[in-house]
Amino acid sequence: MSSDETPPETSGIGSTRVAAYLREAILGGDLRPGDRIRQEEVAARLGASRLPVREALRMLESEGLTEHEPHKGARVTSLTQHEVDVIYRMRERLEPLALTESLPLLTDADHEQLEEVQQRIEDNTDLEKFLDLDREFHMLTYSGCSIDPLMSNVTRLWNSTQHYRRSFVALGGRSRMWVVNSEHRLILDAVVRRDADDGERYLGGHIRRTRIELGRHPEVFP
Amino acid sequence: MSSDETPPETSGIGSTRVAAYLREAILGGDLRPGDRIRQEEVAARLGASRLPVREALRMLESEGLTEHEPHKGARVTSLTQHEVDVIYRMRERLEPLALTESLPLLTDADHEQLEEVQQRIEDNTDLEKFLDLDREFHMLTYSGCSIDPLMSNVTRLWNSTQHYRRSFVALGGRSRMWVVNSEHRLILDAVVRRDADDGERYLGGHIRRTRIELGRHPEVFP
DNA sequence: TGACACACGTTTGGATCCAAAATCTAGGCC
DNA sequence: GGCCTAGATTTTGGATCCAAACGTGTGTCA
Repeated sequence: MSSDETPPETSGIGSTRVAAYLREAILGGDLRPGDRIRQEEVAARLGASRLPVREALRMLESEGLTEHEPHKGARVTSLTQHEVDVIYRMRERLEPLALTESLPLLTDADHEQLEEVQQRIEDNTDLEKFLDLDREFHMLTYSGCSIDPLMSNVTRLWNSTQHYRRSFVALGGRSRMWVVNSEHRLILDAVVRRDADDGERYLGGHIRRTRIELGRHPEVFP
Repeated sequence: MSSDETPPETSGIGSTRVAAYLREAILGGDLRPGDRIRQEEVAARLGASRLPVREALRMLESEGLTEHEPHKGARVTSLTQHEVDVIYRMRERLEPLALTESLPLLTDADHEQLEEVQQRIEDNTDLEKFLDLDREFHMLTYSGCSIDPLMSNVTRLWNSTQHYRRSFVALGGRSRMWVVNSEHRLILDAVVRRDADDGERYLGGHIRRTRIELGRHPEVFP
């Protein structure tokens, strides 16, 4: 008979969907560095089996969001202050390269969209929204760069430091937001002028300053 | 005793072992860029089921050795000439950072080992052996750097370009090997003197020169 | 009372079976 | 004769079941 105890198949839950769910949870701050991720728990919550969860955890690992130890399970990536410092130094060197690769290929439409995102950043007051918009701004400036190894590297660096960036912005307050906006405006101007040298200069300075300010707040680290 | 016939399950065939096998095959040149990797084929060859193979492929993906497309399977990472060029530019920026992090922590024993490896490079005549020794030399200079996100990035960059490096060395011949050795000697000297500035200078130049020479050989790319 | 050892529960790793998607092949139609 | 379509085969994705490893808690012995 109908024997439909279990619905057809929901068209496959998909490890991609599980990965998206966990990625959102980690980047959104629901899962914090060092938190253990139990396969069965996630599987039950999403109504899937453990197998796509395992696949998803591997994907997240390659995105720098989780760490995996044999027979001990997966945890959200946790970093020391020194590690975050080095990651910012990596960003200082890599992202200007991505910008230089991207610059010549950005269209006028991209420039307009960048202008609009930056305006939204300046009008914004919400912390979580700032993290999203800031990421969107920078990624947009790199969107002309089609070199996958470079872009996935950059994404990894952003991913693994997202939590510390949130903590930092949360306590740093909006007092020095004008500095961020000035830097963004200078980067944006260099982008519109397609001036790679200036772009690298201001972008590098932007990341470097953030690294140094972050270094003054050891309290956000374990 | 001597009950080590073999069978004691070896504690499971292990996705780690499968990954090691495939890694060796790719870095050794048995699998070439663009080659498709069929799960069942590998599973059969190693006497395991397909599941650890799937896990292994995810690991390799996070190491930059394979690419994965849903429902289409895994392939050995294949790069265009421009992508390899950018990866070398990434190396020019990242590896000097790794060297600077590593330098202060290297011991006298490390210095002796470096000297010995470099001597083996100069005595060596075999192509495949050179690839291994060259990698060993550079990785040794970075071995004091314990920052995982940085070191796994560097490893990824080496992994994904290994095949093109082999092709390049194969046709470039040993005519300009003296340049490599001079650069290595200068890097080694800077390491022993613990001079990070000079180390970054010569290492950056070493990678840059290789990138430019590689750019003169479009025939190694598809 | 403290420390070591053993056993149990929990969690991850692996094997087999089944479903869905993609590729390949063959046949028909234009 | 070439191209498009439809079915068959191949290959990947997912679910369930079973085995192995880690962590913990308790019990016993010095």
